[in-house]
Amino acid sequence: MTDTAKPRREQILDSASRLFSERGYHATSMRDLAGDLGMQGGSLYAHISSKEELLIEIVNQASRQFDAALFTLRGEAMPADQKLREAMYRHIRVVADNMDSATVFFHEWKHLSPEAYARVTGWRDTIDAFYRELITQGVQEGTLRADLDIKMTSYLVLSAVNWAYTWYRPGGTLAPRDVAEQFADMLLGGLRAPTGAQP
Amino acid sequence: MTDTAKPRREQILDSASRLFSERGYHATSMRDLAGDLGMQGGSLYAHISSKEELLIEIVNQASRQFDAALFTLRGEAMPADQKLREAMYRHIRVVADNMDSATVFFHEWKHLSPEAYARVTGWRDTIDAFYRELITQGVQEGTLRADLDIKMTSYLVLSAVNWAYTWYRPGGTLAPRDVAEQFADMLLGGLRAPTGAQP
DNA sequence: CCTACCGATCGGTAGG
DNA sequence: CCTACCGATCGGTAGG
Repeated sequence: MTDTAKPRREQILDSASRLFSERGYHATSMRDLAGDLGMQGGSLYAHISSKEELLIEIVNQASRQFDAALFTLRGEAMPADQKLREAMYRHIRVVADNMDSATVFFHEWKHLSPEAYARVTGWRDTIDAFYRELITQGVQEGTLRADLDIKMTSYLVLSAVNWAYTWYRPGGTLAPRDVAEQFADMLLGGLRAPTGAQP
Repeated sequence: MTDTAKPRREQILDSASRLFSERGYHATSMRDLAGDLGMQGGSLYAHISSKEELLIEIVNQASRQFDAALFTLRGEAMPADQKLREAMYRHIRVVADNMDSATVFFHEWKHLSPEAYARVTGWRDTIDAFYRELITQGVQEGTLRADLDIKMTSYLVLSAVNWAYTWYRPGGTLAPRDVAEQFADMLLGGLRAPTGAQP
C-alpha cells in the first residue's frame, strides 16, 4: 500500500492557506484549522511551532513562486514587448495556480512580525524593479513608447496581473494564458480603435 | 467658542477606518480603538452598538462615494473614450481621497455578516455593469476597438483604478488627475511604440 | 464617559 | 495526537 497522502505538515499548510484566504489570518483560530483537518487544537503543535510560522511559510512560498517564474526571464534576449507578454503570463499563472496563498500574500502580509514584514517589503521592491527594468529596456530598444513614465507603466502592468486574484476562477473557461494574452494585447495595442482620432 | 470638532461618532468612524485599514478588522480590538480616541473600551458603546456596525458603516460610506462619483456619468452624452477617462479619474479620486475606508472596503468586506455581505456583492456587480456598459458603448460607436472582450476589458480597467489603493500616497507629487490621465493614455493608446511592428 | 465585570474564546503548553 | 489546562484578551453590558 503506497502512501499517496501528503505529509501532515503540508496538509496543515494547505488548510491554513485556504482558511486564511477565506476568513483572514486573525479570524481563523487554530481550533478552526485543527477542525478542518479532523484533529484537536493542541495537536497542531506537534507539527508546527506557532500560528505565525504558518503565515510566514505561506507568504514565503508564494514569493518563491513569483521569483522562480519571473527571474529566469531576466537574462533572456527577447524584444521587450514579447518579454512583457511572457512575464504577464507567468505572473498570472502563479496567481491562478495558487489562488489561496496568493490571496493570503496580498491580504495578510501586513500582519507579519517586523523581520518577516521587512523581508516581504524588500521582496516586493525586487518585483517592481524587475518590471521597471523590462519597461526601460523596451523604451530604449524602441519597442515601447518613448514617452512612457517607467514607474506608472509598471504600476499599470502590476495592477492587471495582481488584481486577478480577486476575480480569476480556476477551472473556468479562461486559462491563465488566455487572460495574459488578452491583457497584453489590450495593454500593448491600446483600447482605442485605430480609426479613431489619433493626435 | 465655535465647536469645530467633529461629532464623536464621526471621530470613532475615522479612527476605526484608519485602524481597520492598518491592522485589519479582526486584529483591531475595541480597546485599541477606544485608546486611539482617549477613552475606555466600554465607553464606545455609548455611541455605537457593535463593532460590526462600524465595519458596515465604513464599507457603506465607501460604496456611496463610488456611486456618487460614477453614476452621474451614466447619462451624459460623451464619446466613450472620453467618458472612460473621466470615470477613471473619478474612481481614482475616490480611492485617493478615502485611502483608509477604500482599503477597508477592499480587504474587510468578506467579514461582513451575510446580509451586509450580499449587499456589497450586489453593489460590486453594479460597478462592473457600469464599466461594461461604458465599454460596450465605445465599441458600438467605434471609439473603442471592435475586437474587445467586454468583460476582460472591464477587468483591466478596474484593475488599474482599484489597485491604486495599494500604492497611491496622498500628499505626494501625483494628484489623482495625473494618475488617471497617465493610466488612460496608456490604456487607450497602448504601450507599444507606433514605429514597432503592427500586425 | 468610567469602573468593574460577564462568558467566551484566543494561542499555546504539559503530560501522557 | 488527545485531554485538560494556562493566562490573556476578546466584544459587550450594568450601574452609576
